[in-house]
Amino acid sequence: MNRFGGECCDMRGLLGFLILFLLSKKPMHGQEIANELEKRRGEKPSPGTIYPALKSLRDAGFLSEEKEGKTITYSLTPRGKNALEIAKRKFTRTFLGVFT
Amino acid sequence: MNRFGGECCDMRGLLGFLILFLLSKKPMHGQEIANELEKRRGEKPSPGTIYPALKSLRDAGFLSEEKEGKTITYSLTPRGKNALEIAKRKFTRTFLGVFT
DNA sequence: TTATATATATCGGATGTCCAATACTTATCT
DNA sequence: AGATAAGTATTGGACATCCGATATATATAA
Repeated sequence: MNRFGGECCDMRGLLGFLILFLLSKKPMHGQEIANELEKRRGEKPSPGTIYPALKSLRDAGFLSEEKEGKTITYSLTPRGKNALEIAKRKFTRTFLGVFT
Repeated sequence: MNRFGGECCDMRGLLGFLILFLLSKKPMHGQEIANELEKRRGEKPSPGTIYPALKSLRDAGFLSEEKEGKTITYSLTPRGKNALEIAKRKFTRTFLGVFT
């Protein structure tokens, strides 16, 4: 079974981009992000997906954390906002015309 | 250097989707597709990227070929058009709001 | 015919994404 | 305190994507 087996095209590689985008609209903690991603993609990312992704984004200086009890709320840093804008431009140019 | 090193987020995984989309607008051969992708993404996919991708899409029944001299012009089959529509819907839902 | 250019094709492997399983932490019960 | 639940975290590895190098086919020029 090749890579276009059933349907076509996973959204692999854009998880970080989506997380930045979601956080730009509203600070959230990990589970909220996972739930929102489930609404959008149809599948809920596993803990082994979401938390390493958040860690990478934080290590890159794109996210700040605020711990409150057992939850950690993530927000975009200025660097994160900037990275999102750059990625958005690239994304828009790449997929120009895909939306009707 | 982690995966969000310089900028953020490659477009990995969406190559097949982009190819289907491009071919839905106009039948093209391999090099034309590669050039169009270069315009959009900024980087031209190498032969080792584009031709295996075309082969996979053809093997999945999404593309038909017409050979003319040294060039092969690809078009979408009905199955390819259908797959593109499905992928488009998923894509739109997933990235809802990214285009302001 | 030989040389050169363009298009297509394939193979091996580096790289990165993502998941399953598991464990740790904190809060809320009873 | 013990049990349960929810959020967070880590590790190991499967898997796919994509590229570099290389090879093959076709066309054109000298």
